[in-house]
This record gives sequence, C-alpha cells and structure tokens, in this order.
Amino acid sequence: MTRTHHQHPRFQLRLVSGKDVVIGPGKADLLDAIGRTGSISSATREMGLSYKKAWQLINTMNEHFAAPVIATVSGGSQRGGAELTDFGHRVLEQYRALQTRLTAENAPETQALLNLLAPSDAPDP
Amino acid sequence: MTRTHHQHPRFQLRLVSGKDVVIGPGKADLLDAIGRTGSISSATREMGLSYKKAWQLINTMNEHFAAPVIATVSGGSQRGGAELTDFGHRVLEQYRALQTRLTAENAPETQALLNLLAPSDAPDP
DNA sequence: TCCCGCTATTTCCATTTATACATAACGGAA
DNA sequence: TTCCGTTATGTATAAATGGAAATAGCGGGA
Repeated sequence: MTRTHHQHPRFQLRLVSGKDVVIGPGKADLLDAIGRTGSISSATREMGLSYKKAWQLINTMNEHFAAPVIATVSGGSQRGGAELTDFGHRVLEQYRALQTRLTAENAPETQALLNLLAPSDAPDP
Repeated sequence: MTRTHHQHPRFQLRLVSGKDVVIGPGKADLLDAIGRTGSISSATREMGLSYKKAWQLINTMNEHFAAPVIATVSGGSQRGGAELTDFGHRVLEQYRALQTRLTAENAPETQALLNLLAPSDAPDP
C-alpha cells in the first residue's frame, strides 16, 4: 500500500516512558482503525503496515497503560477479531483531546512557530 | 558515551512537515548545546552523537525554516565554530514556550492521560 | 610556511528496524 | 472432521538508520 504522507506542517504529540513511545500519532491511528474495522489484520491492511508491527505497537501500549487497550478473540463464528476496551476508548479519547487542544486557536505559540517556517512549507495558505 | 534515558513519563512535541521532523526534543537540545558551547563539534561531544548526525539535523531545520538557525565559521583565530542566529534563538524560544505550555498545569488533559499509565510507570510519585 | 580545531562531506560498516513468510492454535459452522 | 480468517509467534531477509573514519578546505597565529 502507498504510504499516506500528510503534506501540511503539523504538530505531533507523544507520550514517552523510558525508551518506549507509550502513545503517539501512529498508535492512536492504529487504535482508531482497529475500533472501526473490528480486527488487527484489517486495520493493518488499511494502514499498510505488517501485522507483527501492529501487534508490537499494541503490546507496548498494554505494557505501559494500567489496562489492555484492546480485547482480542481467536476463532469462533466471526473467525476472531479485536475491539477497543472501554479503557482503550478512554486512552484514545484523552489523546485526541490533548491533540486537539494543542492545535487549537487558544495556543498562540503554535502559530508563532508555524510562522517561522519557510514559505514552501505553507504555514497557512 | 552512555545514552541518557529520562525515566519518568513525559510528553514530547514535534513539528513535522512531509516526512521530516522540523523540530523536536532532540533538535531543540542540539540548538541549545551549540548556543552554549559555541560549536557543532563540542555540542556533539557533550550530547554523544556524531558530527554527521548533528549536521544533518541542523540541515533539516535550515531546509524547513525561513532562515538558517545557526551561523558557522571555518578557520580563523578561534579555529572556527558555530552560534545560533537571532532567528535560531527565536525558533528555540518559541519551541520551549510551546513545550512549557503543554506540560503546564493549564493542561488538565495531560494529567488525565498520565493517570491512565500503569503504576510501574510512576505518573506522579 | 606550517599548524590547529573546526566545518563540510564522503565512504564503509555495524546496528537497528521493518517486512515477508511460515507456523500453530483457536472455535464455531458446514 | 474439515474449513475459515483471525490471533500470536518465530525466523530469515531486506531496508533504513547511525556511527566511525577518512579527506579537504578554512584562516588567523606562530
């Protein structure tokens, strides 16, 4: 799958602990995709990353958060799948809220830094 | 040099454009070190990264910002060196301001997410 | 003129990271 | 019992990243 590259300059937020990224843009998108598609596999196909990588990302989140972010099922009539736990929903919700707040207009420092970019990086056009 | 690993969970901020990180924690620290030490070389020795890597980080910043963040000198009585440009100082200042604002108490969403971490990740002790 | 430490750049190599592929288990349905 | 697509995991390979080392140029001082 072709890599989807956002073009405009943007701020990204990461929660880091030790050497691990607990959650960031990629993991948040993965959680979102799993929630929407109902399985890790379908989420990886949609996002264009390997199942193993996705599993590792999820595993890292589960290692650092107080509870698992997704619940998985093997076999059965639905052939298995995965869904966000209530806890996982809260994690994603809080991350998005923080992300939104950062990019919001009530952060004048955001614009101040964007205005220092070269014109080719199209701060606001 | 041994890698210095901050232990406590923390938020990191990045300004990204296309596939490049315009500025983030590492580049900000590099600018700071160059400003303090007076050369790229001494900054790399202090931080424990290669000159090549540092130069690449600086080059990426210069490619995306509207003006160079450092000014370099080759040869001369001082044997050459580097210093932050006025523009570079502004970039670093604005980044630090944004970073500070993010971690500040006026971001309750920050604590909300930290509180979802496992006890072993020591949210506040 | 030579010397010095720095900038700037290239080449080569080690490390890290990610992918591709293979495999086993799962459990309901046919 | 066989079949299915998924979870979960290991192994081997490819790609990306980073470092070490070499090289050239700089320009003022000795």
